[in-house]
Amino acid sequence: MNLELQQFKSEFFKALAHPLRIRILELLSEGDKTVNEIQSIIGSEGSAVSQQLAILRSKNVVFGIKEGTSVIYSLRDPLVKDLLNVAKQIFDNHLVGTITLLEHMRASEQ
Amino acid sequence: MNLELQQFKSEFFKALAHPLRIRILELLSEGDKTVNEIQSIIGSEGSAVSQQLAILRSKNVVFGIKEGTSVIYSLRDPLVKDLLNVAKQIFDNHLVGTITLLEHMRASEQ
DNA sequence: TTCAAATAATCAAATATACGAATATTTATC
DNA sequence: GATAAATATTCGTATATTTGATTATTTGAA
Repeated sequence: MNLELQQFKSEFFKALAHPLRIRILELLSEGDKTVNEIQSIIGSEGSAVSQQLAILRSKNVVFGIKEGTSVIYSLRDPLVKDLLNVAKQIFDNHLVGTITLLEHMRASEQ
Repeated sequence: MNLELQQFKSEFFKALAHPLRIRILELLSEGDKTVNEIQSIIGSEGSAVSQQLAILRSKNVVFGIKEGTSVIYSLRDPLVKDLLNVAKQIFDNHLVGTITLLEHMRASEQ
């Protein structure tokens, strides 16, 4: 496997390795939004949202288009939504696995 | 969306945000392996591989089973392979997008 | 006991995060 | 044109976390 793909992947996953950035990407999965909208929905400082968007921009995960005083942000690739969904499935499987494990432990206690 | 899922996702993506750990996960996507096998294939120091496996273990991405003097590692969830594939698709789309952009720039030069 | 395989511990350097202040751009009003 | 408001970004700084290399320790087999 080539190094460029590996480098891309690690940078890409770094972009996703932060709660606020995940939240932003999930909002953008539902549709384009201004910084102001994102910050209102999330209830975060404007500069915090702007900074995280800057990181997402620099790793080519999102892009922004200026509209008057606002900037409208979009996912660069809709597959990001799919990726977040796979991660959710993994989480769900993880939960199921944990519950199953507890049940087995409980059963072997009796 | 609940905080536990968000926390899980960010921790999970942190686990993936490192080249060596990605490489390890890709090898494990192809089948279970000992630390020694992984280190031979990758050509890394044994302690480096072991350290990264410890991180993957701590975030419940992989698990190891002791077999004599060796430990055989497995993905905890095969969906990790799917996730890496989606990331590869995003990379490919990114490349296509970059090439298309260069072509447009080239075309508008003439 | 020795050896191989794996893991844990340690430490310094590098990188990321979090927060508030400062700055830049656009629009509307006078 | 000047000014204020709205929107967004960048900067500066302190703190936290991760990375990478090295060494020490543990475990199991012979």
